[in-house]
Amino acid sequence: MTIEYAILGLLSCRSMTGYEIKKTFADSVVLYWSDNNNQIYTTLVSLHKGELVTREIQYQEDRPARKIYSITENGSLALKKWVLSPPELPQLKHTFLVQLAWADQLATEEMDALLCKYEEDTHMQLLMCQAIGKTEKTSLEDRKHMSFLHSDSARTPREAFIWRSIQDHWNAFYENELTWVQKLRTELLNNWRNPLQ
Amino acid sequence: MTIEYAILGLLSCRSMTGYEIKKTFADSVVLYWSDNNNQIYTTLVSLHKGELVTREIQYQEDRPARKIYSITENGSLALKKWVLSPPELPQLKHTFLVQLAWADQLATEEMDALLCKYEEDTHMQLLMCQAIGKTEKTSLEDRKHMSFLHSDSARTPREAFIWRSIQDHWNAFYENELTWVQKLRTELLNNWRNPLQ
DNA sequence: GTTGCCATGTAAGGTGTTACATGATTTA
DNA sequence: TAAATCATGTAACACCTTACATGGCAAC
Repeated sequence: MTIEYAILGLLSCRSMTGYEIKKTFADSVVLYWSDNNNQIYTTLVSLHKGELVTREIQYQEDRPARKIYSITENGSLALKKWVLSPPELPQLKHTFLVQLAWADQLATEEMDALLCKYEEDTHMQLLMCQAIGKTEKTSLEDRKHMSFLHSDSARTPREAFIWRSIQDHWNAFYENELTWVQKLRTELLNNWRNPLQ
Repeated sequence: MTIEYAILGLLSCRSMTGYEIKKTFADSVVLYWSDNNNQIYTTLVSLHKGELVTREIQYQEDRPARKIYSITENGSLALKKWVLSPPELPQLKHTFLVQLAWADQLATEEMDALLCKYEEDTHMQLLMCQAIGKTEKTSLEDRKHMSFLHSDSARTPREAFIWRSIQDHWNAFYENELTWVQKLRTELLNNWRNPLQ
């Protein structure tokens, strides 16, 4: 369970409610899990049971109570232990490549239409990624949620450096996708423009 | 369910037993699912129920019977329909990046040890990937299983081109990881060699 | 007046992994 | 003697996603 540690990490920066954590995940390209990830609520309950976090309930008028979670000493230790555990290789689930693998039954024009759509989507994603990286020195108000893992809000210069590197990684990943698909498209159209050759 | 279509795709090349499909997945970097993926047996049953594949049972002495699956016309149509469906963006589950995000509590030397391990693992993966790409013109006997999605065994020159592109993509992906981690290591050691600066 | 924000959660389903079970034959 | 290969499968678990439910307030 990785999301467990992602949450612990966020809480190691500051205390947050479940809703805030959810927002942070949803807004973050880096820590992205799912648009509507309610798994975090159950995870918070189990973290609380395991005494890795404490919770303070803040009652409000006309709104549901906010439950503010904070990391405990046990939680910090568990996080540190996990951070030191041997790294896993990244898992890339690239459905589109599998689709492409069986695409020879299509006309070159049909294939290119798919590739074109993929290029657009990837380009959008890259722009979003770059936009987040460039938000330095903008009004702090504008980025309440995405302040996390943004190098401006890092606690030490070394942490800022790490977070920038992670940001770079995601940029490089999408740039890589983009150049790959662009090269593929030009080669495909150059060599197989007429269907069935 | 993607594995459904990955299986249909394999069967569109030639009839295979569950065991052969499993082997192909395990040996393939491109279609990799899991070392011990028994999900395929249940998937084959459901494909059979849906009449997308037929099965022929071949009894043997001293061994369990082989069940040879073949794609049906319905299966081919379903595959083609899926191939034409709008592409999904790749999903990268990069646990190590999350780990790194909270690694500022470590000494620079500890961080570098993690990065070094990651670099080695990535390098190994890249070498494996490149080895598969370079097996052209080797004896066909040596690569019974991995013959799939290898450009030599493609059915048309355009398919060979597609499969080569997919191979290129995976090479580029791991190369990208490698250069990223190498750059990160040198910068880290240059700027933060002494713990806590 | 409908969308979006705040704020929590439950329940069901989808998908993938791991462990286990069987059992003969070949290879190191 | 231990392991790997052939060949199938079940069961349990882990993890993630989707849909649903609540309900008032603010903004467009």
